[in-house]
Amino acid sequence: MFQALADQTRRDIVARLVRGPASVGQLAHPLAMSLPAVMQHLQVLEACGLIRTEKVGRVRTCRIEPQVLRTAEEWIVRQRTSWEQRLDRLDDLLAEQPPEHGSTP
Amino acid sequence: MFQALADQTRRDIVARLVRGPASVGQLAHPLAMSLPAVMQHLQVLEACGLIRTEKVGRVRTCRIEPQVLRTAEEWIVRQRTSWEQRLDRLDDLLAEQPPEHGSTP
DNA sequence: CAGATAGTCAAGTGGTTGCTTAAGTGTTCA
DNA sequence: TGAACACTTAAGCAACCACTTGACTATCTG
Repeated sequence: MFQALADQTRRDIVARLVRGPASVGQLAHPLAMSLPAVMQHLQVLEACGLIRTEKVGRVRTCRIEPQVLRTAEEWIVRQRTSWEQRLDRLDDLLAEQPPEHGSTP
Repeated sequence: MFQALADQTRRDIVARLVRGPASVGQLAHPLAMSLPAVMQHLQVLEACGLIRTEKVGRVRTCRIEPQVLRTAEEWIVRQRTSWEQRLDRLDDLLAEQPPEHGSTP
């Protein structure tokens, strides 16, 4: 999942799809690489559930699936907040216990 | 930066450091891999600013640097919210303009 | 000082990734 | 029907990644 977002091209695709669904060709057009390459990126994104694709006639339409974006977000928030909570606990400890020997002279 | 978080071992290290600073050895201990391997992960994490390390005597202490964690979080939030805003605008359009020909029968 | 400790450097390796080209497959339209 | 279109599949390749081992450098401890 972070693996999928690790690639700049894939992040560009996500950023594009956030503004609305698009076909494979539309996604490929600004991307300076061959169509099969784009397809492979789309497969990675779909495999981890970041996007959903559906083929109608000969055109495959891709749209974003924001729940998985939340999963990644939540992991980061969890790390950040537990770091902040640790700092809070440290503050409390330092406030309760006055310095005992010259650590803050 | 997402590249750095793409690796499970590196996420484990971040999750460990969030609970407080640790030495290279302490980080390596639960990790089923050689010390140099851990060092390489730490270099990746430090290169993208996710952690900061400092050597005192013969032990190097690593601590987390949560600002960069925020950067990643912000990118995700930006994508998610602009997707939600697009949905809102769509809702508005659909509410204003009554269906004209059989799209919602 | 000698030995143990904690980490570092360098080189190499096997597997994965991100691309490419070439040759299909199924759809649409004149 | 047949040519154009929008992908899709497969094979191959160069670069990168996560590791390893082995040798090395400081730093502490007895």
